[in-house]
This record gives sequence, structure tokens and C-alpha cells, in this order.
Amino acid sequence: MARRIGSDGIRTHAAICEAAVRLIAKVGYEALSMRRLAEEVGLGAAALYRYFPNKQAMLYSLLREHMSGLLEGIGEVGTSGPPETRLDQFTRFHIQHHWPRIDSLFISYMELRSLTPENFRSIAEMRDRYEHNLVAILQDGQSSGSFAPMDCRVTARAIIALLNGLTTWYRPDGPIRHDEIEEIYCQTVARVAGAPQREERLCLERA
Amino acid sequence: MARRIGSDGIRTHAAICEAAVRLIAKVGYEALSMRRLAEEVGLGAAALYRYFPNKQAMLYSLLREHMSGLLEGIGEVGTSGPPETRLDQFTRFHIQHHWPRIDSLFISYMELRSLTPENFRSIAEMRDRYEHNLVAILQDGQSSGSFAPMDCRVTARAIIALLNGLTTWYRPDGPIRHDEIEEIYCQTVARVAGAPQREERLCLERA
DNA sequence: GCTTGAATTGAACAGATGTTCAATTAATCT
DNA sequence: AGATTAATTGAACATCTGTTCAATTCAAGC
Repeated sequence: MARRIGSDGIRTHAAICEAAVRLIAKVGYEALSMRRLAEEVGLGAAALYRYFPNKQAMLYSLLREHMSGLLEGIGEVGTSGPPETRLDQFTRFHIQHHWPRIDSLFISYMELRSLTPENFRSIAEMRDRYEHNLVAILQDGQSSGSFAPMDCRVTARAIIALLNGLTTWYRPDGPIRHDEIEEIYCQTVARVAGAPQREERLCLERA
Repeated sequence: MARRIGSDGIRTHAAICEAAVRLIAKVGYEALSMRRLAEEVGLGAAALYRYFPNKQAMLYSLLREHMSGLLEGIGEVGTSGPPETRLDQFTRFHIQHHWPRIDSLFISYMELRSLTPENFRSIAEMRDRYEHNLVAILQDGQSSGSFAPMDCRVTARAIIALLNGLTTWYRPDGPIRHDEIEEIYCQTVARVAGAPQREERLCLERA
């Protein structure tokens, strides 16, 4: 009924976040009680309130951490070179960055509606900032003629949905390897953008 | 504190379902209390239990109705003709069928995890049955050479995710018209399947 | 007009929920 | 060694949760 030996705030904080992401992905934010979360970490429920002022702040913190890691990770990825290459780099970054964070990605677009309006706006703004990288690639490719004509905003959203859809069916113990899925999705995204494929490109060059 | 004038079981049932779909889409199944739902319909909470044995059964019923309507609607759509046409028909059916049911579509893939395991299996089986229509089109188009080589199961899932992604950003009062979105998505889906576009097709025919 | 069944209610129940707080122990600092 | 701070607890609070049930009013069938 007090501090326990070897206890460490930083380690506990990390353990809470890991368990929270995992459990929210599994049962949902609303369905996850603070007692259940605390039990998973081996704590009493009251201990959680040393790390987050309340449940909503916890969710917000998790999503915010996820989004800032994403924005930090994308950095200068896909900002130079021909549009086809930049699109490929964006797609590979998106997939590779999220493999070890698949639960976090899942809740980041599944639990947006569980945020208070102001928290929602904050996260949505970060999401839009990230997605704008993709929009820019599509626009450049379109005006340079590398990609087919399209509505770049709508297409960007379609691509993101396509990529994130992975989280709804992918199971780590499934039959398909990571790199196989990555190849499939890279090719699919290139097709969505209307980037000519191998044979087509050869054929078009001849014309 | 009893039956009210003009009350009608069938009408009440419909009103409950309509409100339930709308509110679950808005706040989520777990976050929606039976009292809140009843209030929306202008009833006491106890009245709901004349229409559903419990909350879980209500969710299951909503999703089951949605899926059976979907399976009934697809019928023979996209079962004859060349693969490009069948794919186009599937895409248009999917979008047009869901326009007036967009909340229902939203909760049908957002609240799957709120179902008990056996209810989940039942709904997932219907979903797989529906999605198999798309897989079949992709397989036929692939073996006839109309579509590019691909993993048909993965690509089908990607297409469904892409289409359903609409529910996460579409707002009825937005600037884009229904038929515009429909055209964009039809073209996008065709590209995902690797169906040659206008110019490309002309070019390839010459070769 | 009487009876039967459909529709709805308020009150109650047992349990779960997020959250607070004084008390308690362990680690750290002086 | 003593004082301070960090980490955690159990118990308590008020409120909300899904659900049940006897009681009540309305509509339909005879």
C-alpha cells in the first residue's frame, strides 16, 4: 500500500503507454476502464493519475505522441527527385514506420471521435500536415505529366485509407511477409496515381 | 407512465434503429448509453427492451441488417460481361448503395470489435461473402489478361479499404458532388486493378 | 363493451465507472 | 542519519451503466 521496491516513474510511464495502446486497439477507448488498464500494468487504478490527469488526457497524449513521431519520421522523405520516386519513398516510409506501431496507427484513426473537440482539432491538424506531403507529391507529379490527371486531395485520402486499411486485416502471424505486402502496396499506390507501369512505360516511350 | 396514444411497434422499432445507427456512428457503441438512445427517440430506457433483448443484440441486429441488405443488393451485379465492366459495376454499386447508408457502413466496420466473438464471426462471414464478389472479378480479369498481375485477395481488401475510407472524411455538406466522387473512385479502382486507361489502352493496342 | 394483447413507464438493482485523497513506503538528497 | 520527494495504495464518492419488473394505458378483436 505504498511505493514498491525498484519502482521508477519513467519505466512505469512507458509500461502504461504500451499497455494502453495495446488494449485500446483491442477493445476500444470507451470499453477500456482505468482499473483494467492498471491491472494490466500491475498497479492500482489510482497510480495512473500520477501520469495522466484523466483518461481523456491519456488518449490525447497517446495520439499526440504517435503523430509527432510520424511527422518527425517523415522529415525530408519524398521531397526531392522525380515524382515516381518520391511517391515510392512516401509509401515505403509510411508502411515501414508503422510496422512496429500498428496498434498505435490503428487507434490513431479509430479513436479520433473519442477525443474532445479541441483535442480532435489538434490531432487532425497534425494528420493534415502529414497528409499534405502526399498531396504535394501528387500535385507535382500531375503538373509534370508523370501522373495521370486527378483530384489530388481526394486521391491522397484514398491512398491513406488504402494503406491504413492494412491495420484492419493484417495479423502478425499471417501467411504474407512484411516485404511482400510492402511491394504490393507500393505498386498499388503507384497505379492509383496513374504512374505508368513497366510495360506501359516502355510502350508509351515508343510512341 | 404507460402506452401512449398513436404508438406503433413497427414505427418505434424503425425510429430506434435510425437513431441507434446515427448515434453509434457519432459517439461509438460503447459510449452510447441505452438511456441516451431512448431519450433521442422520446422513450424511457425500459421500452428499448421490448425491441431488443439487450444492447449487444441491438448492435448485432443493426450490422446484420446492413450486411444482408448489402448482399441482397449486390445480387447479380458484376457477374457478366468483360472484367473492366464488371469492376466498374461493382464499384458503382458499392458507392451508390452506401450513399443513403453511410452511417451504417461506418459502424459496420468500425464497431466489429464491439461484437461478441460469435456475433463477430457471423458478420465477418457475410462481409467475406460480399468481398468475394470483388475477388472473383479481379481473378477473372487477371487470368484473361485484362488486369495486371496482382495478389487478388490483398488487392480486394485494399480496394474495399479505399472505398470505405470515404466514410471517414465525407461530409454531406462538403463541396464535392456525389457523382463526381463516384467517377473519381471508379477510375481509381480501375487503376488499382491495373486496367489500362484510355491513352494507355490505345497505345498498347498499337503494339 | 369487454377482453386480450401490445406499448410504455418509473422505480429499483447490483455492479462498474472515472476520480480524489490521506496514508504509506521507498528512493534520493543533504 | 534525517529530511524531502517520488511512487503507490485502499477506501471512498458520486454518478452512470445495462437490465428487470410490476403497474398502467392504449388499441384491436369479438
